[in-house]
Amino acid sequence: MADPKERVQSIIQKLKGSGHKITPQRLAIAKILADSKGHPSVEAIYDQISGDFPTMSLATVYRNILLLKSLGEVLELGFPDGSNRYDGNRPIPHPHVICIQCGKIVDPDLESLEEMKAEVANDTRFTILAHRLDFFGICHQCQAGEK
Amino acid sequence: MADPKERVQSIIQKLKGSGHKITPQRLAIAKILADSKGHPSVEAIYDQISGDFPTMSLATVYRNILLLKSLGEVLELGFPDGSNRYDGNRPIPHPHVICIQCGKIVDPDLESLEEMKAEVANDTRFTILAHRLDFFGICHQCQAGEK
DNA sequence: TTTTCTGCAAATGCTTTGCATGGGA
DNA sequence: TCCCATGCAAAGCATTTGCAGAAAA
Repeated sequence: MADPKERVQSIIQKLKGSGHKITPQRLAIAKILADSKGHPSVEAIYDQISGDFPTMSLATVYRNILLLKSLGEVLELGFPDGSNRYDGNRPIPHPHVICIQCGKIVDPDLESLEEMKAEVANDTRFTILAHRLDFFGICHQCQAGEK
Repeated sequence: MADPKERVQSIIQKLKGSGHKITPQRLAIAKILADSKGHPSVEAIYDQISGDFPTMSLATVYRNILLLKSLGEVLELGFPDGSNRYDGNRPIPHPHVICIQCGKIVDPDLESLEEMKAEVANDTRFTILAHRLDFFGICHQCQAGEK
């Protein structure tokens, strides 16, 4: 996991470099994403910031996530039921393990994905540009007790 | 790829066995899904059937897909932008290769996924129940010409 | 001072749902 | 005949957009 502080700096650089202003709301969003504790949802980000910025709008969260995505500083984990989650700590595609009970999302260590990509490219004659790999299951805590 | 005719039969059996009626609309949807040419979207299914059933409703397509999903006869490939696709030919989770230009979806041959699943389970202490693996890229036709 | 950003509310677009009618078995 | 299924329209929801005022730089 990358150092959250460094990630925030990197994001700020990208923003400035592309002619964007650093507003307090934007910075707050960037900080949460750089940390990406548990891969937050839009709601989670919004709720967390609402304490400091009572007038904060959901639209602002959406707009900034969109911006950071376009700058390649945030990875979107989109789900069809609208429960999207975000990772600004490791913005490059990587596998995720998702607890279908408590919603926790964990990054596993996996090596063999690159060779798999090569195999697929060779097999299908596609030029592979990106990928998405999710495992769904029950985490250890949820198996143990109701918590 | 499974034989579409056998798949239709299998789906019909599941429907009857669970006390559901075989209506013309339902049968038409089942046939298209059993074939799953290019992994159709709801719209694609709807459009294809509209010719034979001018009064066909989108709601009916949605309701039947929901039903077939609950019976385990259809695999849903959900995308956050609402461009969901369906596979009633191979309803068990398997990798997909998606052309981001023309939308084509192909099933590659991949073996190493099972061991990867075991690795993840061991690594994270999750009980893995399902997975989703998509590769995104440009297909051979789209690379060649505009088509 | 200029240009971008924010907040609010209205608009979107896919999917689901309520209800009355219609059609399998 | 008895229910389940369909069609239509309205409702839901996450996300996007238009606009006017606020605030970076």
